[in-house]
Amino acid sequence: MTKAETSSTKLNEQYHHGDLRETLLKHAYALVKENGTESLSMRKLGEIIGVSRSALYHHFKNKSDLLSGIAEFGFSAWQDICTEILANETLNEQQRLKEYIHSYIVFATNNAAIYELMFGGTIWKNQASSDPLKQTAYTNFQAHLSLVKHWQNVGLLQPDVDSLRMAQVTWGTLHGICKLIIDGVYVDQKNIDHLVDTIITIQSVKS
Amino acid sequence: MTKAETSSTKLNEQYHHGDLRETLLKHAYALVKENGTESLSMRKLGEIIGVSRSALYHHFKNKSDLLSGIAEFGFSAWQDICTEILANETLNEQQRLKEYIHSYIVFATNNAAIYELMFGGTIWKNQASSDPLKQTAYTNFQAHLSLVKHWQNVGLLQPDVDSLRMAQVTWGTLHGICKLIIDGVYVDQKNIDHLVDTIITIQSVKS
DNA sequence: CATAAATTTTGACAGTGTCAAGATAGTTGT
DNA sequence: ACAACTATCTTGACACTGTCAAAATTTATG
Repeated sequence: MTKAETSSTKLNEQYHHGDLRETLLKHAYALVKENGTESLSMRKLGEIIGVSRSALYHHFKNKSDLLSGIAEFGFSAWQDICTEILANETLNEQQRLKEYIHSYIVFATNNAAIYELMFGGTIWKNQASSDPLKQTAYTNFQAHLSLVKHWQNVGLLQPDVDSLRMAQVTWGTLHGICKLIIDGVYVDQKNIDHLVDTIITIQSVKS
Repeated sequence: MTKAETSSTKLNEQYHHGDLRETLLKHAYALVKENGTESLSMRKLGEIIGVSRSALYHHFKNKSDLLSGIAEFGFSAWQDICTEILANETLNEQQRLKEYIHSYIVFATNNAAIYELMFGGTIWKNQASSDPLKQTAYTNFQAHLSLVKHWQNVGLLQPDVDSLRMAQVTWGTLHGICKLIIDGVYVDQKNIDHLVDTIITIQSVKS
């Protein structure tokens, strides 16, 4: 993001912007990441880019639609991290499990506002964000489910538990801890390493 | 301060309402519970009760302050459920653990908007809601921690895990699953019973 | 080149939270 | 009982917000 963004910060004097949709998404993503979803307003976003307030509505049905776009960005960012972990041949299965959990929490807490968008009611309750986002998210969950099955097979996670339920509970654990950290409830970000160890101790097969 | 109150909860035509603060809280709580936090507006709330928009600001510093009040209501409601479970002598420890988990999820999903207020960033990030609410919440967490310790002692939960971390992870699990259900992500409310069993299977001591 | 389509702008509407200044009621001191 | 004071409530106003309709402008298409 330290690129020649200064050029896009400048107002574009042309009537037709060219790739307004992409520009909007990029700026909106950055703004949300830095200042939170609350601080994002359609009007201000248009102003920053140098375009009228209601020009946005030709590229996004409404604000919720824009937020969905941001969330999709977030999903693909997480997916990239995920595939990198899985492709890392220097890790054994135990290390990979630990890395997975650790990376999830770090990603969520370092991109708090984006993460809130990805899994918050703002988008999921609104059926406006129906098809593409939910599809992406579902694929994401399927990947998690596959991993759970795999770790059950290799003996890291308890095999005598229905994989779907186990996937829901393990995801829920990660999700809950992340939300508690993000919202500042009970849990401090400093203890991530301890928390990762505790999660693994609790959920792993005892030997 | 305690005036002769009109017995009717109907709109009071007097200039001085009498117990406006309490009335506001009650109505606000009901409105949030039924229609969600989003739908609550200071102006509309005043209108419903039959009082001017800015009369509210003599009883609540701002909207966030009002929401904090609602959240506190929620905490005490949960605490009531909690003490009832603990006082129930007909349950053995295993049943009590199961009942605790089950009640938590049911409470959260049946009072989704209130629950979101209790543990959402809306209140916790805003230092405006500093003292009384966070105190209540902290007491709540201490109670959970005590329970965890107890169940570790009686052999239901793994004793070889630091109690504080275990409390954070178990609470995180409950919190995360509730949030996923509430926001409609991956998890369906119909499977609560299965989920409770799965949670217990995963987190309990294997025999 | 004319006509259609895509894109952007201005104007407007109905909301929102919040505050300052004034109005009204209840309380207290003498 | 009367004045002074305080708590409470109302009206007016400000600066925001999301969103739409109608008009203006540029690009694409026949």
